[in-house]
Amino acid sequence: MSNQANSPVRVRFAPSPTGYLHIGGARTALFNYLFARKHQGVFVLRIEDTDRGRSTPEAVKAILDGLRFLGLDWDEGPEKGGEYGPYFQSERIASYNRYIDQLLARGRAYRCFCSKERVDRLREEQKARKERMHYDRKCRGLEAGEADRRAGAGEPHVVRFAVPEGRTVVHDHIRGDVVFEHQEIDDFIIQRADRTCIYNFAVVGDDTEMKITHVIRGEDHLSNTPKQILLFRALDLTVPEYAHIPLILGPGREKLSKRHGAVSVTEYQEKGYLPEAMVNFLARLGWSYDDKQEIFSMEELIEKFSLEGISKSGAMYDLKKLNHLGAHYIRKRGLEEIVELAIPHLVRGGLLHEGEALSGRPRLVRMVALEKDRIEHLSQLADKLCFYFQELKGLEAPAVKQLQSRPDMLEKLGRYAEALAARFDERDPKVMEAATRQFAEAQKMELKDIAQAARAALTGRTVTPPLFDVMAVLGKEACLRRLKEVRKLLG
RNA sequence: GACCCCAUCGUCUAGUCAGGCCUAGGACAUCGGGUUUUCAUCCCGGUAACAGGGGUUCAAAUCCCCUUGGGGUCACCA
Repeated sequence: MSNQANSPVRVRFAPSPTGYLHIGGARTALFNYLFARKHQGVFVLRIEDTDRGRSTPEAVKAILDGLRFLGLDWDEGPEKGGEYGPYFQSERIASYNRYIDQLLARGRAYRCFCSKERVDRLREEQKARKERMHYDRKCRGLEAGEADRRAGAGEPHVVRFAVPEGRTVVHDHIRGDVVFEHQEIDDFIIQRADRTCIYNFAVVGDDTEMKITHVIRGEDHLSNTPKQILLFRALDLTVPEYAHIPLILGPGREKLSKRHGAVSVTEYQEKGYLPEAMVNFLARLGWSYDDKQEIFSMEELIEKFSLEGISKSGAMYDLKKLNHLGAHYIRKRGLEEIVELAIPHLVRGGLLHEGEALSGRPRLVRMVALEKDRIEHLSQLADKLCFYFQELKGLEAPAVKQLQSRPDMLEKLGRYAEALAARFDERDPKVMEAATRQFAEAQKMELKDIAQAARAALTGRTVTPPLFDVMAVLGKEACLRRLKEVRKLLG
């Protein structure tokens, strides 16, 4: 394989901007980033936008935003520049025609004048005969002089690579040696009729000029690799090292697609998953360190990452696990930070208006404090906190059931409200707790019975943070009113 | 269809390269219990896997072969 042990590590993430940054791409980017940081190398971002039809500026933005959100800052690339730019493939492919000429001159590539129609027909026939679909190399035998003359005369043609006899071995850091017989490889097109070059060729040019030492990419590129190696060799260029990482699968082990729910980083970002949760989740999807550690900070990942730790088989992504990590990292963050991050979600949820957050801040902090350890992502807050902001419009079914658990429950709540009226302190939940315990004892009720009923009346739910904490934040006035008027909601 | 890759609990995986320490470990999920005003946290415990078949060997989850299953690639897309 190549001998680049002495060159500084340079890796790249090379997405094509045809949509959002999806989970799989994000993980590929992460692995590249980790590898670069681990080896004090350089992480290059290159946008492969040569498919003019499908590439969009919006997609470029989505990719950059997604990477930024995850904290995968690139050293060279869009908005950053660098020594080996430009970093948009569309701006560099023109310069690759000299490589094409070199190949032509060496007889390693040839002009093919076959029409698309003829090639299509060929393919149809081969398909009908159940043969391997190959270009028949008709133009390979053309004399170079004649080919040049016809090309010079303006006859439309493409350039094909003349695949030699033999075999190519891909030395893959994850898969070991993978052998491809050249008979299986078509004389593939490297330059289109419009003189622009094809992906497999552009990659070779780009990776060479950007001095990429390690290509870490999805396994879907494995069968492209021998073609690229062939090109590197024909051009006397250094072949980079390879690591093809397994794909991420959807439930059912099919290829992950939009049908499987949120697959773009943006969607998770909007739901309010913390970036460190996403990073930890992505990292452990197809990579492991040992049989002990599941929680990794970015710093630890950089320290502990290795290509050897990447597994060979495809990984199904599991939302449950993401949720677990999401909850973990929210608990781990500071309260003030979470409040800050939560505000946009509360605004979007209609609980706050821009600007309102400031005046109500102390109370908001108390609310978030109660929910912080109970959520997996920030947008859950909008639902969890709504009963503080809005009058109850109804009760959840279990809450109704709770209130009807005994015939005199509403009456009890009325009395409870009176008992509470005398002893309520919005700064100290213990006061309400003491009052409630006393009330329960006097009424010969279990604490939990009156507490659960009160919870239902106050919040419309049976599941909330500790009741007396909720009361303190909800406030005396609202608490008493809701306890007395819950009858109206039962209709 | 051809070529290539892959195969341990439901899921992510450790163990496989250097065969015995594996009556296969952890995490998520799930089930049960403890703490508790509900939930969450926390603690304790349970269910659950080496795809199948042949070899090699004193010994195989680990090595070899076959089968099966899954995935990827076969464009003037990237």
